Amino acid sequence: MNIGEVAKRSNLPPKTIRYYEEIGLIQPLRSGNGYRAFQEADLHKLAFIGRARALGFSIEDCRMLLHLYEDSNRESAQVKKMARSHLQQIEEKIAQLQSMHSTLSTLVASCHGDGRPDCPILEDLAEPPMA
Amino acid sequence: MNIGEVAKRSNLPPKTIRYYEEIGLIQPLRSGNGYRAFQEADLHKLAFIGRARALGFSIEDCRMLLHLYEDSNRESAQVKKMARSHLQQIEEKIAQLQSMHSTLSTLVASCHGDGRPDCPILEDLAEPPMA
DNA sequence: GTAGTCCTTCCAGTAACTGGAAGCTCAAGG
DNA sequence: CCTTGAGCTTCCAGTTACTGGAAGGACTAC
Repeated sequence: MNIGEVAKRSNLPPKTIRYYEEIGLIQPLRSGNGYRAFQEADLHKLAFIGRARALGFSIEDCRMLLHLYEDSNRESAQVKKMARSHLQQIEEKIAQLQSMHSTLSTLVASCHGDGRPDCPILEDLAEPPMA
Repeated sequence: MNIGEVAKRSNLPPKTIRYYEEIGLIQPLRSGNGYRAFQEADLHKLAFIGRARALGFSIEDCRMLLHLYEDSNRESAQVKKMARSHLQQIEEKIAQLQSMHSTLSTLVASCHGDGRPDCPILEDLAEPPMA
């Protein structure tokens, strides 16, 4: 398989796949013409990475998860620990975004948004009322 | 005011303040010794930026907001439009994170997390069941 | 043979800082 | 006057995970 086909099948851009090789996540063989020659196993790995990335795992987490996946002596506790820690980060991020959302939507609601210059949003940024 | 005091009062690290100068968000004067000599106005700007950043606005958004703030001919509609667009991005981000959270917490719940190698999390990453 | 597509590598840029090194300035103490 | 320590300066490099683009080789079809 050439990179184009792998890209289609894994739903990852060729650039990203080359990047993943560069950082050592995959090691595809090479054909005589210098093209990368992907095996099914490479595709499988890439799909794995793609799904882990879609769940928000960092590249280094993906590397670890891949190692664990390939290690038949792994303990599922290791995986679960990673997942839980990641889950917690997601929760923190959500909380932070929700807090921003709450403040900002209040401000947006209070701004008439017409041709006049006075604007509660800017006023709040300039000096927020002490809550 | 030297940078240290401004840092304390604005609650921004000195490094960040220097960076903001480098990208042209502020233009503090200099004392004879080469130290940055901040005015109250600089501090005010930095606090403004800090609050906008805390609401998740990008640096370029902050630059624009600062311009609008200083432009007495601004139309509040411009500000509101920026805020609304940013709000929408926040909503998208939250939705994405919640989707991740949902999938991941299901997986975490299904993993016994002990010393044995079998792990539904890895299995799902390897090949997710067609929903 | 040539047009067009696919592949290669390499370099640079993105966002918003952050860490660290080398070196100057300043205030206080002896 | 000298030293010590904190605070300031600049500059360079690194972070995350790609992405864009240039220059050029390979392959396919006509």
